[in-house]
Amino acid sequence: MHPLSSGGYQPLSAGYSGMDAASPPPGSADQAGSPHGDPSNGGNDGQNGAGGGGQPQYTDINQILDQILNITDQSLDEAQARKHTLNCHRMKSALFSVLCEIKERTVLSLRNVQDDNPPDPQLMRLDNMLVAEGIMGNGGPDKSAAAQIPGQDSTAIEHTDYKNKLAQIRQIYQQEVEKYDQGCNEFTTHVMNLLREQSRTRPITPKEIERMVQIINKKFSAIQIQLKQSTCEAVMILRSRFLDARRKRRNFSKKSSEILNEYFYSNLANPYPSEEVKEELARKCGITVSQVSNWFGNKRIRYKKNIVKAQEEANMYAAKAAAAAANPGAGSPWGGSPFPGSGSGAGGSDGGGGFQAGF
DNA sequence: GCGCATGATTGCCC
DNA sequence: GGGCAATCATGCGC
Repeated sequence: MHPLSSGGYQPLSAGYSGMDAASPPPGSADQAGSPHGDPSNGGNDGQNGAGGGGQPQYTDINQILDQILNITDQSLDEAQARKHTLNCHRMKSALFSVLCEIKERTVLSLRNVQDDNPPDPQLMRLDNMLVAEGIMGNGGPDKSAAAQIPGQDSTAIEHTDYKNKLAQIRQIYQQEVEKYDQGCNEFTTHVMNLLREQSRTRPITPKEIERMVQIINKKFSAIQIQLKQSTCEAVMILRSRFLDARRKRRNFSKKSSEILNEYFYSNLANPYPSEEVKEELARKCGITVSQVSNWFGNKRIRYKKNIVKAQEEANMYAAKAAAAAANPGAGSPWGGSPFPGSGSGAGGSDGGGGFQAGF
């Protein structure tokens, strides 16, 4: 038994009579003898007796609801015909609005009430990364990290290779996004059309259709997150392959090594360049301050470990510094120590510095 | 291919 | 946070 036929919604049918074009008007002479008045037709008796002096006003409602409920039991043609009849029925809009109202009050309306979804932080992170890598957004490959390969000595071949691979990832991502958008739009349109069609016979409001579209979008957004995650992973792998400094270690140029060594041996008593000096050295050598720090760290340890060889090297640089001092303007720049906070000047191989005294 | 040189990383200490 | 020591990973000459 459908809910309305149980008399639970009596106000709906109060005052209505004559359910279809064939039904006789209320109060007509035929009413008492019409099929709608048949006591065997459930729901009429007992429910209607109180109103209108026993007029069978509820029978038509019950009948139309039964028709709706049983419509699926019929053949397609019959169902279509019945649907058309129901659609044209003058009570259709009233019945529709009442059913919508009931539906709104039930749990169906409570689903997905959180309409205003806050932006997903995970999605935001992925978006940020993809934008930074030039995969997403307006930034072309030139704006991507490909232009930020650390180290001045990265070869042009590697650079191009990296850019090409990144461009491939970008292309695949965009193709997939296009497919995703297309699929999402097609599916949404399909569901919307289906719901609009069904709303002719089912209590489906435009608001509900809109809600359904939101649900679909939410489901598709999960797929989009997966796609973005996979793309981010691909970019990370690419970066680790091409940009991992350890993998792509390059010896500093001879000139850079000389600049660093000259400073080191010129300040052997205190081979701890200040931050300013490190910056200056980095600039002169075309490397980063971190690389300068690494270099000095390694140099100090290896100097201590191999003092004999280090002394030879120290002597060589001391001679260089001496020559530079004799011929100003053509030698070691550290003889005059233009660096603020630099050490003792031309320390050379004297070995008397605080650094050497430590071992 | 091997061994050494060398730049980078890691863990620890101060 | 900077420095040290050990270690890793790669470059390079032989």
